[in-house]
Amino acid sequence: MSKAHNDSTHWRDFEKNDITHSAAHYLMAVDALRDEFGYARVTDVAEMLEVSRGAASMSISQLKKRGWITEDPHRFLLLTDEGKTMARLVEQNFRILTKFFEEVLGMSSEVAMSDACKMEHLMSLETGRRLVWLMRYILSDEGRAAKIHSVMASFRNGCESAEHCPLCEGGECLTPKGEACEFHAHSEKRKLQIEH
Amino acid sequence: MSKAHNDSTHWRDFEKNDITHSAAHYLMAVDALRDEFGYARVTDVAEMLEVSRGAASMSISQLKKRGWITEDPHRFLLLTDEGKTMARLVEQNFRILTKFFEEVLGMSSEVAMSDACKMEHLMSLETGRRLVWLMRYILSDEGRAAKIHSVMASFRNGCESAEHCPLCEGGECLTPKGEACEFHAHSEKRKLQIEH
DNA sequence: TCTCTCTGATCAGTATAGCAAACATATGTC
DNA sequence: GACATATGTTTGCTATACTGATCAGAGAGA
Repeated sequence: MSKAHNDSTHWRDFEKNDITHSAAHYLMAVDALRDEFGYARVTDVAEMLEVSRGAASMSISQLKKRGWITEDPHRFLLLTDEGKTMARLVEQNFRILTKFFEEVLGMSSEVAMSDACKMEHLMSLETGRRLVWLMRYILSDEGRAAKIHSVMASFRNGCESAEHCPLCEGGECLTPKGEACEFHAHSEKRKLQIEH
Repeated sequence: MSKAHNDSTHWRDFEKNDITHSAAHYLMAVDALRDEFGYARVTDVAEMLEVSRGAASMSISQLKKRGWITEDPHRFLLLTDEGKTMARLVEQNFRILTKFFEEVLGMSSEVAMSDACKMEHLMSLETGRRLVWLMRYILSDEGRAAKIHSVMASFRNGCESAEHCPLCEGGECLTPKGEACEFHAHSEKRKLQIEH
C-alpha cells in the first residue's frame, strides 16, 4: 500500500500549518484597527470580521495564550512582535497573490481577491518570494507583459496539437476540463499522489 | 467601521469552499485505490491516508450523504460522477500548481508539493486555467524559460532602486521581509483589506 | 459449532470555530 | 444613586475532523 511517497509532505500538514485562516484574520483585524483608530477592542474586531462577540472573545483569548496578542496599558488589544510578523506575512502573501492573479494572469479583481484570500495563509515564504521575482521580470516591461497576455488569450481553446503542447508532454494533460485537450484525453491514469 | 469592502468575497468564504481539504483526499484515495487494486474499502482508505478506521468511516459516510461516494455491487467504495469530477479537479489543481512552482518558480520538489497540496482544493478553475496558459507560454521555449530563471535569480537581493522597481510602485512594497526593499521600507500603511 | 480475525460502525473525548443567549461588569446620563 | 447602554466573558449548542476503545457482524479454520 502506497503510504508515504514523500514523508516530508503529508497531506495532513494542512492542519498543522503555522497559522489558521481565522487566526490570520483576527491578527490582521487588530493590526488594521489600531492603524485606523489607534486602538482595538474585542467588539471592534468582532464587528470588522462579522462574527459574534463571543466568538471573537474566545479566539482572541487563544491568540493571547499563543503569544500573538497582548493588551496595552489601556487594556486595548495589541499585537506582540510575533503577532505582528504573522499578520504582516499573511497580508504580504495576500498582496502578492492578488497582484499576480490580476496583473499576470489577467483575472478579475473579484476572483483574484477571493482566491488570494483563501491561499494567503498557506503559501510559504519561499513561494511568495519567488512569485515576486517572477512579477518583477514580467511586469518590468510593458511590452513583455502585453505579449504574455495576448499569447495567453490565444490559448483559450486548448492544445491545438499533441506535438506542440509543451505542458502535456510527459503523460499528464494539464488542460482543465471544459476545454479538453482532445489529443491527450486518453492520457494514462495519474500516478498515486494522494499523500503528496 | 469598514465592514464589507467587497461583499462578493468575504474572508469566511474559506469555510464555505466547495470541498474541504480532507474530503478531497478521501475522494482521491478512493479513486487511486480503485485504479491500483480495483476496489476500495474503508480500511484501505484509512491506511492510505494514515487515519483511524473510525475517522475514515465517519468521513466516508458524510461523503456518501453528499452524493460523492456510493458502493458498487460488491459493496466496495465507488466515486459517483460528481465525486469523480471533484477528485479530478483537485488532482489537476495539484499537478498545475506543482508544475508551476517547480518549473516556473524553480522551487524544490518538496516545497512545491507541500504548497501545492495545501492550495489544491482552494484554487478556482479560472485560476488553474490561466496558470496553464501562462505555463504554455513560458515553457514552450527553452530559451525563454532559461531567461526568466536567470533574471529571477538576479532579483534575490531585492530592489536596487526605487525608480526601477516595477512592483513597489503604487505604494505597496511586495518584497518579503528578510530581503528588505530599503527604498520602500517606509511604504505607507496598507489599506484595510481584512475582509478581502 | 465454536472461535478468531477482519471489517466497519459507534461512542466518548479532543480541538478548532462558529452562534445565540445569558451574565457580569463597567460607563455614562439623568 | 438609579437606570440604561456598552463591553467582555461564559455557557449550551452546532459542525468538522480527528483518536482510541468498544461493539456487531461476516467469514475462515479447527
